[in-house]
Amino acid sequence: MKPPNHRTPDTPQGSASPAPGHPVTLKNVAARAGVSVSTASRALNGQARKYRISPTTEKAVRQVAADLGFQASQVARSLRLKRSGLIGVIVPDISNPFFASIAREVSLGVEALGFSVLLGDSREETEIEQRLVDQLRAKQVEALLVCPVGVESDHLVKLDRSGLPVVVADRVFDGIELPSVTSDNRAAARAVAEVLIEQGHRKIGVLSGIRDSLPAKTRLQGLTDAAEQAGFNLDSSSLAGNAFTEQSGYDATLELMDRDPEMTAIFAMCTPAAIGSMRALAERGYAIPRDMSIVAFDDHPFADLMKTPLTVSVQDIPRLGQLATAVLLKRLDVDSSPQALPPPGTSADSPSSASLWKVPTTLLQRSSVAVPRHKGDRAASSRVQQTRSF
Amino acid sequence: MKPPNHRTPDTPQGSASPAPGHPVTLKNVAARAGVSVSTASRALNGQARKYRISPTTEKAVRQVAADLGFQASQVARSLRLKRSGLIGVIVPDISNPFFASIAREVSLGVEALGFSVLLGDSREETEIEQRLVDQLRAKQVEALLVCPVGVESDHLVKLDRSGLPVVVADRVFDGIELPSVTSDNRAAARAVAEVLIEQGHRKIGVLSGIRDSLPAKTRLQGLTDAAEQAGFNLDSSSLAGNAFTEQSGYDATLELMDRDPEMTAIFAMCTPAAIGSMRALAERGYAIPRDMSIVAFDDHPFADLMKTPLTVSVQDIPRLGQLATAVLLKRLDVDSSPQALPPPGTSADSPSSASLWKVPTTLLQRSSVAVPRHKGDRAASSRVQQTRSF
DNA sequence: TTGAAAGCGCTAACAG
DNA sequence: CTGTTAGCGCTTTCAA
Repeated sequence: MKPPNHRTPDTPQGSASPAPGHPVTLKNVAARAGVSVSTASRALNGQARKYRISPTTEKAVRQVAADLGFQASQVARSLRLKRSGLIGVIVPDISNPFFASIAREVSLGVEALGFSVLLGDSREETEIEQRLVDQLRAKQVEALLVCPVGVESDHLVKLDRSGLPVVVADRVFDGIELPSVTSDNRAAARAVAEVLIEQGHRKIGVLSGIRDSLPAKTRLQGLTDAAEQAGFNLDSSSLAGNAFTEQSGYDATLELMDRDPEMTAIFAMCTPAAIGSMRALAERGYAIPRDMSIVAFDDHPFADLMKTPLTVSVQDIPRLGQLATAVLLKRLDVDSSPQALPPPGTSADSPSSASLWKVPTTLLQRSSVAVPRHKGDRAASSRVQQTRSF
Repeated sequence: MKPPNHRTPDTPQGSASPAPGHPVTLKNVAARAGVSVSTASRALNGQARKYRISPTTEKAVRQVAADLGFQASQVARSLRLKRSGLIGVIVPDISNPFFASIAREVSLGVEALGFSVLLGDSREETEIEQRLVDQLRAKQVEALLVCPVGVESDHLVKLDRSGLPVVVADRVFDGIELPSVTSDNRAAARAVAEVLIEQGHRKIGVLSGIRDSLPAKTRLQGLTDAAEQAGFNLDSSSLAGNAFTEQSGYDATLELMDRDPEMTAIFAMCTPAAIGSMRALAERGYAIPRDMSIVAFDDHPFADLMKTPLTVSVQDIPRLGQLATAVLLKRLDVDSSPQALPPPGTSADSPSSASLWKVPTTLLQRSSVAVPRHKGDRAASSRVQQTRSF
């Protein structure tokens, strides 16, 4: 019943498919090539020279291997070599482009070296994170990159001490000895806070991410720095929210507006929170930046096409991921080609531990900031799309 | 030099960390518990009943295992059981939220069953996809979910035939026997095209994704359907672009505007292309929807906060991912608890192969469509935020 | 220049 | 109720 002119597509690669459920093993190859498994192994592992295997034999073995579509079982290999070629990556939410990008960089960075990435999604829960760590450990990952939920680090430290290299990114911890990479959140926060302050804002509401997480604390610190430098203090009641989510931003905004009707600006610790905030403001009939100014962190591809393009501090996510990968590989004693790993503590001013890498961020000024409302000045946002790096 | 009041944090979980580089093995546990490895193995694998192991022994073994922080090596286990507990997921770009969400669903769906996800990012290149497939195969994945680059399926089919279950999602292939899950692109395209047509648009430019990919072909088909039903034909010159990217959308838009100045609407096959298009239009001083209407596929969290909220057909991504996971698990003979796997071919009208699952999409009408420009009517977009499912 | 054999850590007959 | 034994597929001494 096949069409008359049907030509069997004779696999040009010459690699035949093994019989289902009967994977071709090194033994098969050896047998078919008429050599021992040891010789076959050596021939295929580029050890021909080392063991002075005759070129003829080597070729023969390689040929047979190709014909049979042989692929050495990495699990058998792992067992023998005690190297799994697996790297674990655990993030709070892989559908968040921030974490996805980090995972991507790791994947791209290690793939060429024969490693593969085992992915874990902790759903922002420390307990799940914990479980995933165990699961991946059992799978014999050789190293772990984790973007922790951010509140608890004991299990990670212990793991690292037990001999499994762990590096953390983004939600790093205070004064911990785990190698960490993060954005320079303090400088970033200070810079973005300054654009608010320069316009005259003093009553600034803060939409906080997870309170106990270092990024949240550090960003708050940066804001405080800026305020102090401008000669005023932040009202402690101007802080609300406790998650890096849209919902949190929405709720916190409403809460803050009720707490202090004088508030003229919002400092959102992440884009989702800023979005939630904008919804809340819209519901209350506030226009941005006329009635309320707002700044945030991070960007997304269409940010400039929004109704109110946000002024933000954007993290260099790929850099973050690449750096984390480099640190990881260095701990595995694999030399990462991209470029030499820079020394930790790129940013000078803070008491950076011996293993904290900080990557600079970029300030993107758009049009979500104007002078405080009581002046009613509509045309206040002067500098648009001006970029400054620091 | 340590602080005077430093108390050693005595690990309350009671699970000691193994000596670095000297992982605790089943043998250790057995020895310490005074039993043989087999007994230890059985006790720890819940086979106590089956082998009638005395509760005392079982408890003892479990206790020792806990004390030592024992974790069975999955690689040894895999070798013996011939089951790796690994599922491969290959996507064109994990930093794209669409694919990230799919990966997420797979990860969440299989994690509870003890499986882990091995991630591969093909960077939209078939060659890399190919290489990743090999790499993951060597790592003994038990099944593969791939969102293919979309142009070539031979290697996947061959792989599946060779006994490794493969399921493809999104960029499925025509008339192929691999289990596939995708959105009902034809119906989706028809619906979104109809909102254009109902407003009177006839000169519709198409921003195509990868031409050879089935989603692109199918969406074009849906548009053609709608046009035919309305009694006109699409000009073949109104198609441009060949990638699911912003750049492609930008270039294609410029190209189309030059080719046909009469064009009044744009049909973008993905959000990035639509965004690129909007940039191009902005550069040429076109206002949306006054001077040009536009519809697209897929949504993103802030879509409604854009300058011009797009009318789109949105895919049910989590559903897509869950369905794919269910299909995967079924092929592994694991019963996926969530819900029974529905029969394939959800959508009735097309000659669906025995293993194609189609999931319905939702039409989201926002304000990027108005009547064609020559009437100059500014207030034409009537129905906003109206939702229709089909 | 090549083979034989041991063993990575675990499970599953097959005995007791 | 428990132990002995034989591998899973591979790498690597050690011997020829």
